[in-house]
Amino acid sequence: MINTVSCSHMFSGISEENYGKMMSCFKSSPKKYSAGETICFYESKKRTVGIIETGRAVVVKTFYSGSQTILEQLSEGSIFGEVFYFHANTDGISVIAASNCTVRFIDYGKIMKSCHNACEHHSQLIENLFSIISCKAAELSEHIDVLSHRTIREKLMAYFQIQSSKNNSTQFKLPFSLSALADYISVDRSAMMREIKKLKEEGYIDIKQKEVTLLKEYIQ
Amino acid sequence: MINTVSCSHMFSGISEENYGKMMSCFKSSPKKYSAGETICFYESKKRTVGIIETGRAVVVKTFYSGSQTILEQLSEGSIFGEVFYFHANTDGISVIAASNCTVRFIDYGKIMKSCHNACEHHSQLIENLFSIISCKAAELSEHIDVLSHRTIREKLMAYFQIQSSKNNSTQFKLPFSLSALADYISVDRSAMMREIKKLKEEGYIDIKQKEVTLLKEYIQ
DNA sequence: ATAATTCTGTTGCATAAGCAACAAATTATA
DNA sequence: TATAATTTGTTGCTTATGCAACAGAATTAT
Repeated sequence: MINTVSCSHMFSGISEENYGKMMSCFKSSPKKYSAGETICFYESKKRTVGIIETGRAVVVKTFYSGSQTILEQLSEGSIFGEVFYFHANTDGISVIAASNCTVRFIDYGKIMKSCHNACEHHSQLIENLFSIISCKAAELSEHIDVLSHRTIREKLMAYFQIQSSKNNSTQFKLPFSLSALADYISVDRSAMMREIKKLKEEGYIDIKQKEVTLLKEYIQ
Repeated sequence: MINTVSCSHMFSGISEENYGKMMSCFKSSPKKYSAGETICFYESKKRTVGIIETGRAVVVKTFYSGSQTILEQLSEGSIFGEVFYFHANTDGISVIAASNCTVRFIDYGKIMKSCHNACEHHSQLIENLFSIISCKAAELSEHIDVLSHRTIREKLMAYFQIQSSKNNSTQFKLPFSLSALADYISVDRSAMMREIKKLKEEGYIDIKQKEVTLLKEYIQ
């Protein structure tokens, strides 16, 4: 399941000039990685924040079996690090460069402590970090709202209603494939397809490709 | 479902003297409420943090039907506010005094901005806030881990395994009733009871009252 | 353009899980 | 202590859902 940090940018509201100042204050210099290279492994105690300055990368979980899942897709401006990953065990999680990229690492403690050089931007940075974490938490909360319904039908409708209200419209586009949706709502894909078919037949929804339309009020 | 802010204290590491200094810096004075009184209603845009200095309170969701659920139990040192509640809609959520209590309100923005008087404690405060939010997010994440299993059996075992590893023991005490557990893992209580019985019979677990023991490795 | 891979759509079958309804045990409250 | 309220334990019935297995569409890679 992909869990993007889409909500806000860590350095929004901070000029490029001040960004540079802060980086020298944080004593952080960019590092280069070529496509396919491992940027880092997650360790539970580590307290650094990574920032993708250029290029793309992925956060990957590798299972004992050797199979892998992409947990997150990172692009320019994305941040990563164990502090943003709230699971207890970070075993087998690593960040891999998807293209040639430059990455900065900042000590988490340094972000928390105020610095004298750029204090006014610093508080902006902290506010941004809060909104990123809060946003992640909101996404988790939303996911729970969907998962805590008992039936596939209810999970689907809960998900659709959230998307609809986010879009301020009864019509919206699914952000991922139907297979991924089944994964997100944690149900068997074929059973989900069956339920979608029923919902269509009963006139609750219309769905072609990834375009969904809610047709009538669903009373749970 | 009760969602306690148990992880860390907002003012841990800050002396009582400095706490007072900060409060005057925040221009926050304590307000008194008597048992049963409504302390506040949640509004999505509001950006204040509440702190229970003395007494107890509850965060309650009131449905259109008039029925209520306790979302959180607050005691001395607990904090509350819409910034710690990650759901989209805050409709019908209010904080009610469970006993006579004194409460402080702090503007969220003031916490973010650094102040000159007590800067060194301020960064401690911010770090504490981060750990509170991260901890909440971790709880949500844990909940998703449980809910994303397909069967009642798998959900139960996932939950038990988390509790076991938190306790560093195959034996642990459930933090809530079996009914509440059914609620937490979002399944029918009677079906859950049936599954617990089976798990007992098959020798996976032992459970009397709220004491659970994991007896053999469960291979999911 | 062709091959390979992933995604979509469908079905039969077995059973897990929801629902309702009840009694007994436990805990809370007056 | 008596009474109320909640929690636990159980069962029959029905059906929703997981699983396996398949074929065709749509992507993506070569």
